[in-house]
Amino acid sequence: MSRPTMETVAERAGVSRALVSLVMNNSSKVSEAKRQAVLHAAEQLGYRPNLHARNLAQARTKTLGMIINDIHNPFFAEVVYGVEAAADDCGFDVLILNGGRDAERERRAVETHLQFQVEALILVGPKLDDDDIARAAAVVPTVVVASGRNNPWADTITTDEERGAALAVQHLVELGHTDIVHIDGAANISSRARSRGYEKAMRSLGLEPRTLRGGDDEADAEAAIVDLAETDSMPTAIFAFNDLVAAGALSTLEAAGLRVPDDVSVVGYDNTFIAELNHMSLTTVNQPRHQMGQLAIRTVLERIEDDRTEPTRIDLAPTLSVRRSTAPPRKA
Amino acid sequence: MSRPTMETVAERAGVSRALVSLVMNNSSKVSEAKRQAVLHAAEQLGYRPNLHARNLAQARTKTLGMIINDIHNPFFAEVVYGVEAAADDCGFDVLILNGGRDAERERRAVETHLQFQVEALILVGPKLDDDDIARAAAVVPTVVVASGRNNPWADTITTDEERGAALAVQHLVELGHTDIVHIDGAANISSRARSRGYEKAMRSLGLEPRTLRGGDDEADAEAAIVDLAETDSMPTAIFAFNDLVAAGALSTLEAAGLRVPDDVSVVGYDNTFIAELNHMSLTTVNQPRHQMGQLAIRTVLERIEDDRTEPTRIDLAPTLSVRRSTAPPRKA
DNA sequence: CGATTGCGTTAGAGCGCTCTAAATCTTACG
DNA sequence: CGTAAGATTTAGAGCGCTCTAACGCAATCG
Repeated sequence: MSRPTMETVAERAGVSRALVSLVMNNSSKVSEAKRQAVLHAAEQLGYRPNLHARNLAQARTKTLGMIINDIHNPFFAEVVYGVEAAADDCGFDVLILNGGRDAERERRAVETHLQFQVEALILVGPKLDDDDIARAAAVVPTVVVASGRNNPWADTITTDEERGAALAVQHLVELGHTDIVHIDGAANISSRARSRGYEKAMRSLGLEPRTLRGGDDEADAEAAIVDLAETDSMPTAIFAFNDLVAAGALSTLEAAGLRVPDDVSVVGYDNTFIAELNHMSLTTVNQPRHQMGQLAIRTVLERIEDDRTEPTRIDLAPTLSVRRSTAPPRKA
Repeated sequence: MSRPTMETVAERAGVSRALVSLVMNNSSKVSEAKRQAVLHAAEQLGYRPNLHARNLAQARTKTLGMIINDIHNPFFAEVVYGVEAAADDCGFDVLILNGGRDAERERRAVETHLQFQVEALILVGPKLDDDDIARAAAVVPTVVVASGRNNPWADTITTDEERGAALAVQHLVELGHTDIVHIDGAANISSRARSRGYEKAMRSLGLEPRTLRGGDDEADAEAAIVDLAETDSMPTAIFAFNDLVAAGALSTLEAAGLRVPDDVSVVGYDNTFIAELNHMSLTTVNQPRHQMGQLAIRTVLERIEDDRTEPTRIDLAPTLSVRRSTAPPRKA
């Protein structure tokens, strides 16, 4: 029942184990006759190389470990696709572990990856703190994607979230809005930068910022909106921490009898596919997720193959996807 | 630079390599003194066991391989959580590979997993054909989750999709609808069962089924709805292949000046989080995804540990999540 | 007090593969 | 025909770990 090994194949093909190894790694210095014999024997036996044995012998694994914040969140999927496309191109396998929005789980995932001797770690939106990341980065090249951190030990791929927020404000102001409220992301890691960007942009345009506490979830928007309605201080536009909060805003506004975008304009952040849904059609800030994934691979590869040692910081420019949730304010 | 091995730890702690091994597997027959010495040495050196070496020596990996159809699709995320929760409980690692909606990629993913010597394969909504699955199942216990297949070699965890469709029809009929159209999933794997369920349920209630070609995407709904509008044969209710198609229906109906649920009721399938969004609030058929994930683990475990050999078929009951996209038909 | 038991410890083989160095076989040339 | 050069092939060590069998030692017992 036990699986065939190189030894088995070698016997069957009437050659040495070493020759089988050469064939498996398609070395050029094998005669065509033997190569065929080996391939044929392997085929017949259903031989499959044992990666553990290979990795052990080679002392390298050609494997990268990726940990994503939350497999639920469609924002990360696109990053994964970018990573996979780039990794395929250079013959690396990518093992994915799910962080599940939980720092402790992520810590275990890092441990698992390290025990698997991955050659680099790609952390997508990690919950880990700087110490955890530094510890990992001390063992293996580590790149952090889409997380505001500025850890000196790891490489980072981010977008300029302050600028993203500014884009949103600018768009609304160009439409004619002056009364723009921001619902923030509470303790969420990117919240600070986005709020700061919003506030700076408002002030630089001579407008007064108003920031309300939100969260990262649809429900989190509700309280904020209800508050605005009750205090009779409804603005003409709302800039939400992310698309889900924006979606929450949409429903709550509707429930309060307000129309979007006629009465209130709404802008989200992340350009997840819910923003794209026709029924939502949310104007939102877009991050080049696919590209971020590709850059993550390129970055760790520079460490692995060209042994770069100084950290890389890549900060990409966000863009605005304008849809139907924004319009000029109603003339008063 | 190279990482410390057991040998290194053993020297440092003044014991044999074997003893270190015992400590690492926290065997009970090690004196407290030595255990401390070893742990201390390991700590100091930053020792981390090499899984490849261990797997090779043990001839087992305590690792499961999971392949998900598409990491984009939030439907699968919940299954993943179920799998992970159950796997954690019994000390298995789960390696995730992304199929990317592409049979060829999935085939490569299977190969990668097998080379990693995973002890079982969990295929979530696979694109692979029966032969591929049979080939994999011949090598390692394999369970297929959420895919209509009936492969005699693999275990399967499904929900009764005919019944799910019937639930939708029944709900609409109870509300008073008689003119109910189905927009199907075209070539999609589950499409057949859902359509069949719809048609059977309609007929058994004395109603005439009308099925239109759809797809698995928002855009795919549009053509069907436009067609209904143009031929002036708009029904009072629509049962869509999945939530995305339902979302597409929502937008297109709205664009045509029809209100949901006042003019037309809409039912989706899958209960993804977009159905939950307040702004969508889609009545939809729910599959117990988390439970499906857990059962997948239980099933393969029976093969691994209790070496069961006859295939298991688990077919769960779907339920209906009623929200605000359905209502009694307008009185004519 | 010698034999027995049992606990804690260790030597050493072996898991399946790669890789270096050396062996073998061809071919070609003086 | 001998031999050097080149092309193939192979022996064998070693990757880091586990596991079996055996060992040393102290406590126990008749």
